[in-house]
Amino acid sequence: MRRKSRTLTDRELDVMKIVWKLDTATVRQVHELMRIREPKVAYTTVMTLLKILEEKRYLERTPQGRAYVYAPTRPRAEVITDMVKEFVDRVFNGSAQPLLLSLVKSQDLSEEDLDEIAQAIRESE
Amino acid sequence: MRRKSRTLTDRELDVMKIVWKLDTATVRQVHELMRIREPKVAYTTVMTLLKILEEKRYLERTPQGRAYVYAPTRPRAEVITDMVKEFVDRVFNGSAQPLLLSLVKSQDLSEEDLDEIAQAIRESE
DNA sequence: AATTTAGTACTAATTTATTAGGAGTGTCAA
DNA sequence: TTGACACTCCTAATAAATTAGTACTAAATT
Repeated sequence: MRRKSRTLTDRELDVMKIVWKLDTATVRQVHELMRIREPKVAYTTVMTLLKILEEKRYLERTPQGRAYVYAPTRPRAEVITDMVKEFVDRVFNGSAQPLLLSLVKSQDLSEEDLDEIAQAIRESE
Repeated sequence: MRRKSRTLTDRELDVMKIVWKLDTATVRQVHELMRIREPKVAYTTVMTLLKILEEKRYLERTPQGRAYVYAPTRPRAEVITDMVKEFVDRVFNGSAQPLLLSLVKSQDLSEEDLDEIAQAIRESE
């Protein structure tokens, strides 16, 4: 059997990105923003995703007026850090260093970007 | 409907790691190495995975003796680079810089690792 | 030669992920 | 007040991912 994903699936991440941006959001708000990129997505699909995210404890909801308002339970940066960690574990067997080297070498980074990273390194040491 | 993953799934990656390590491999060889970590995995499961990887053109096979020998069609580094790129696209909307910063800050890197990255940055500039 | 061993092809069951429909309820404006 | 609308809950269909069984064949061993 397949084990359930502990982190966010592709689709769940799409939704979370929108909620993080809005801070708190109703189904309608998420649906409307999502329709900008995917005009065909159904309202109930978004609803289902929000419900799953609530079950997974990424969101919590409170009744407000006639709708529920969903809010993230954890800050974006923290969840993303977890996702990076899982990716590093899975693909690089836990060592981040090869990934870093690969990124510095293969991705096109501006001089400012590189400076900023160099700065972060100095601060870590 | 769900769209088929263009890159490697978790399980496929497990298999590819073994084949890359062995250079070329039979079903049996992969099965045996895989059983070290997961004693319960069935021979036919490994077989199915290798077949899928052949269909996805990550492996090609040639008859050798009474078995098939599977070989990677693309070098490990190249495939991993694609996976990193896809991850960056998906999670960071395509910009590698936030990922790099997050890695430098959150993962425990040794001083040597950081030096090496700083060196790579100097070479890029 | 007969039996055990190892391999392949075909098939399939289960779980997760993704998407959405339908029934029912309450609200608000014309 | 009644129809349009928005929302919730429950249900379900489809596809992909994961795992493995069955049947058959060929080779090797006794």
